[in-house]
Amino acid sequence: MLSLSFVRDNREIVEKAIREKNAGLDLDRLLELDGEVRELKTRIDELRRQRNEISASFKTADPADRPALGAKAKAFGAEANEAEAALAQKSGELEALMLRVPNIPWEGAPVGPDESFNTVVRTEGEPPSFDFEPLDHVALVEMNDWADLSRITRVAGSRTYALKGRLALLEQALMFWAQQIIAADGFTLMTVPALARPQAFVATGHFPGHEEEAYEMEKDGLYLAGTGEIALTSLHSGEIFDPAQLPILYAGYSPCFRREAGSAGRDVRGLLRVHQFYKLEQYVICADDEGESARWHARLLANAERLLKGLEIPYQVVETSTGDMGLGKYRMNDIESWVPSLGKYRETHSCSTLHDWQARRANLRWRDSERRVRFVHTLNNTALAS
RNA sequence: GGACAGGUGGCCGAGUGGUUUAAGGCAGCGGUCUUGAAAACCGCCGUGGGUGCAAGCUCACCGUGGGUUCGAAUCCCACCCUGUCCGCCA
Repeated sequence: MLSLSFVRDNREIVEKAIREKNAGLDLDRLLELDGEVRELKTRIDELRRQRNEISASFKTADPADRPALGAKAKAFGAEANEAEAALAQKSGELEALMLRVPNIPWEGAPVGPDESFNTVVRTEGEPPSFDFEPLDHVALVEMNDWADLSRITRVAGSRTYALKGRLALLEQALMFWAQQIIAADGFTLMTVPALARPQAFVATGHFPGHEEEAYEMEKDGLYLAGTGEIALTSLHSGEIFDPAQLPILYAGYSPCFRREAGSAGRDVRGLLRVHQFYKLEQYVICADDEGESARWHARLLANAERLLKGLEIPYQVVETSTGDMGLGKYRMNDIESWVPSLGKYRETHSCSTLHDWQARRANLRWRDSERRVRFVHTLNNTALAS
């Protein structure tokens, strides 16, 4: 979310962001509502002031005058409540639009509506060449009995899997290895729930807009998160940090659940696009300084690259286009890892700087050296996903 | 699932209908004193919105959302969360 006053005062910039991010948002309507809401607020304030004034004089008033005073105050109150109902409706509408206002993207991001406009920043490692046709992971897994990919779908449906034996151990080993490396870099390891209230999804920017991608726990009103970012973003909601508390570095480990609605037919076999997996997520809360969050962005990216180099997996770093990066993001660098059987790179990491866009939604603030309250910056990047 | 007790500012804690944004204490900030520090003393110490060039004026906020009332932290209802006990349990 951007600040309303910023939207009001920087119409052209916001319009450009809406265009470049393909957000399809009626900014005229938003600004019109803003005007109406402010007008209503001013009126309500004035009515309440008058009511409060009468109430304050009530006790000292001549008892004979009290019924008349009460009636008068009540009339002001009733009028205020009437306006309040109109305000609730208008500001609800305004809020809904505000939640869809995109962040202003980094000026270095390639401009374009989709991933075909992404650019490769650099390539690391040499894709291996073989004098045979490399098997894909499904073939390898079946050949070695490293997973049950078929029986388990009768239990849990498509895009589910059960790892077996050495592959199950390998998953644990890789995750523990990554946790140790990221923790040694100063990140606090935290195991976080996948379950979260809808508000937590609003805070990250996943809602409104991507409800179809999350599993909903109908009885409890909870959703299953597709990333630890959901829990970590709302963990400190409402807090005002002291400068000494920042930056906050978390390594969140959690199961991740994704419905993969709209992915029909893609990667249906195997372990690539599954409904449940595990992920270690790097997460940063820092002061709202562009230079500082840029440095953390680089650090999160470097950490992910360190892990891939440790695994000797060739990869490329991609600068994500405005249309592909998502509404809330200022900058996003995907890392795509080499898949020998496909002969191409596939996305395995996504490093994002959100500036204060999520912080405003989650109400994450800090007090600067001049005691001014400001929103923080948030960033996240995959460390390792199973 | 049942029963009870609670949720007040960074923290502790008072407040059960009327200048209460909220006593008191702790922590923090500024100052006096001191060679320096401590102690003591004095002062300052919430967030958001509207309006205004500004000083300011004003509205809202005591878990959340409704309600009663001229007036709600205080009374009523629902929900959320915490604690304790019972029941159930992979």
